[in-house]
Amino acid sequence: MSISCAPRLANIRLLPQIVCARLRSVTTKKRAKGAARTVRMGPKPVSLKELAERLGLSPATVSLVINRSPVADSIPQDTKDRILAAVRKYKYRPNFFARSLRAQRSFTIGVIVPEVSDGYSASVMSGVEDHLLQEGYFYFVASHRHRADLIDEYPRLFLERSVDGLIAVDTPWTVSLSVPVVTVSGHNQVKGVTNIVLDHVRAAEIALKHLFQLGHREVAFIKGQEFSSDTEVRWSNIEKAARQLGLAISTRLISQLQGDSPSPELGYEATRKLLASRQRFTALFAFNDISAMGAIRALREAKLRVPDDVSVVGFDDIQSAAYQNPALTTVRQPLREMGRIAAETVLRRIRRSGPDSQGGETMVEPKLIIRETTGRAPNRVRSR
Amino acid sequence: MSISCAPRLANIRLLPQIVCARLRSVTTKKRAKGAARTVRMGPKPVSLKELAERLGLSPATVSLVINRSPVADSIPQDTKDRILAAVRKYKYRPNFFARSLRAQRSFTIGVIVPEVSDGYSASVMSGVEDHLLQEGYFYFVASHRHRADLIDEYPRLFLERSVDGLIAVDTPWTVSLSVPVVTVSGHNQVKGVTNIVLDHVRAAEIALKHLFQLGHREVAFIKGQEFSSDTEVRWSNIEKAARQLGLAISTRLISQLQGDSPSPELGYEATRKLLASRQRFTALFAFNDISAMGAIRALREAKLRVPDDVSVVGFDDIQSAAYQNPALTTVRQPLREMGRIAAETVLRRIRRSGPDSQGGETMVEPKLIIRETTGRAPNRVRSR
DNA sequence: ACCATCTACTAAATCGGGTTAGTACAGCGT
DNA sequence: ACGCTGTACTAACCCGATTTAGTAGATGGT
Repeated sequence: MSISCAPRLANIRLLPQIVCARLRSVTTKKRAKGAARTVRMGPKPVSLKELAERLGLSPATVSLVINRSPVADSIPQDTKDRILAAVRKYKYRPNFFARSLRAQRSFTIGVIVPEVSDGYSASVMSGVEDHLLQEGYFYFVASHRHRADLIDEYPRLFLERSVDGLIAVDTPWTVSLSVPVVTVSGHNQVKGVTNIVLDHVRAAEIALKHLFQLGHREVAFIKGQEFSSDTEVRWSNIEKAARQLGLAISTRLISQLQGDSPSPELGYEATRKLLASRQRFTALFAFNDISAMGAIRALREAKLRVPDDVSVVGFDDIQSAAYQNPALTTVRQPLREMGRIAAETVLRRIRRSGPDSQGGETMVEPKLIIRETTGRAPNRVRSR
Repeated sequence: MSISCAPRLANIRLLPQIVCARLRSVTTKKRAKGAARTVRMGPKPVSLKELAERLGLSPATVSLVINRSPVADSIPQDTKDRILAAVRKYKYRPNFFARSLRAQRSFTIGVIVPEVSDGYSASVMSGVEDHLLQEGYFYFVASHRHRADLIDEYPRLFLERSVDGLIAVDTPWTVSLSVPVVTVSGHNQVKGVTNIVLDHVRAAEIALKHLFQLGHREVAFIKGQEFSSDTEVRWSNIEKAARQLGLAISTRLISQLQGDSPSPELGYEATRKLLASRQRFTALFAFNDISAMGAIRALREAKLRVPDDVSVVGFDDIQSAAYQNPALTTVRQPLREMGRIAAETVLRRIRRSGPDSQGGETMVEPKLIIRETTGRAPNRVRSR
């Protein structure tokens, strides 16, 4: 039991002859348009016992050889070859549950996100998936939609399924579990939890500096909802960066997203409030890209041109940010990379699993993506 | 073995006292900002054997009672209560692998999509997840990114993990498997595969009719890539609908998406080609919303206003379609609903698993969402 | 001739739960 | 006193793979 299972699985994964099992009788027709290649599944997955029987050996021997156990060193190459040949011939694939049951490992990670169909989560998942599948892991996904009960229950359900680790994306995380947990944009210090976070100091800095250098002195802000794990850090760093630049923040120019919809509607509403305050502003720093889109719509309706009258900066750089008209200037979080790092981190922690569960934090750098929604501040003369 | 496992799992899922297992020692502090609730995991999941031992009963008895087996009818209520009480007390949860190993069921579905982070797939997944989790199933996701080898391999990997069924989203599907397969927007007739598809006849009809009624007679088209499972049906139905309306389609006004990027870039390029043909058109029907976005950008660059000079209709109604400026008129596919139907269908087929593997097709209705990118055709006088 | 050492395997236990075919005993009728 | 019917359980096997502790038999050294 001292040898971890991973290398073995890896071995098997790397042996193409073992990997490509199960498909039988591949009748490739000329592949007429829309006509199916007829591929049928063999009705019988061979078990280790059956395989051994056909070979006139015991299951133990076969298992030892297949898994390249050091105990099998004494077995002559001849026999090994016979076994390997049979494996290929009968397309033997070890039963996953039996194996997991024995090894107490599932090679599965649980991923919990606010909502799969949200661009932010989806981008992170994309990175997570990249790395996990490559390493022979699969993952479960569950969307909690900000329901506290689900945020509680899903990790439990995951554990019940014996996931080897857990990744929580943009989800407030407060519990220590018996398996490694990695959060993406989680900001709580919890034992056994590693947080992958953006360098928010820098993020606030580059965004505000950009606006400042364009001459903006009256900047409005949209804060995130209370439940978003990023709201607090982003805001406190904006305040800090503003102070350093000598940029005054008017309390009347601070709005906040209300509600749980993943649509720009919220940003639209928040911006309407800003406009209703009748206090002039020449730039708007939104909580994220989605709300920035809503903001732009509200501004347009108020007959304000973007960026001529008001510059808008988003946050995240989700895919559709670039597709906007005008294309959105935004602070890019390398979401996909963060997902990848999260995946790497869980796997690393799973592998050298031990009491090294200190948790910790990994920081990634933001990047200002200047597109078309920011421009020079308009002349002070013009009034609204 | 005659009784399926599902009701039992359902039972367990419905018993809150059993569901909320594993979390121990919940020390809820006043929940100071950012301070973690200290929740620790119990180090010891109790096994059936241990539980039985504590009760002075055999594992068999306990198992029978917990699973409400008819064999347990003869066991006095008294004993049953004792067992159930112990289950709660020790927070017993059956080991998932052991159970799956025995039952040959995993309560897991494999979902294969072109790319998780793509809005189309994500919306479908959202619906899939809704239903699956509700029914006590989990799902694996894998993105093939249009690589033929992965489209081949992932289903295999899924089967290796003993998924009970498989959902393929916007993925050409040609094989029969030993488990139920449901596709979303798959158009091949394959034995054992159920396709959930949009009523494409109607979709083409409502879109073209809309344009026709607005006075458009010169309509350009962007076809999808070869690899997309929808390209063919959409196009053939457009041709049909055009014929019925008496709308001539100029071959010079047909462009096609090239390449595999999930960005509007492709639509942009396709539209540039359209423009380069120098043939006038007053409306453009894009293959999907993403390409419509790129198209709008290209049109703008060519100094054409949308919708004043050229109307644009997208397809899918992905989330960001509504957020565009101007908001995109598009043919809505009820993607989330399609996902949900797909999930319902796999589960139904899993449950009455038998040789009813006829496959078949379920159709859902499209809906024209008229927003801001379509308007009356400009006067013929104006020339370009 | 005898023990030590290798070689080439295998029996049996284990992971944790589900299931079938019984068993042991009580009570009842005759 | 004998069988019969229930009641209240349990032994033992099963799922499929992994792993430990061995066991036969051959070879070698002295």
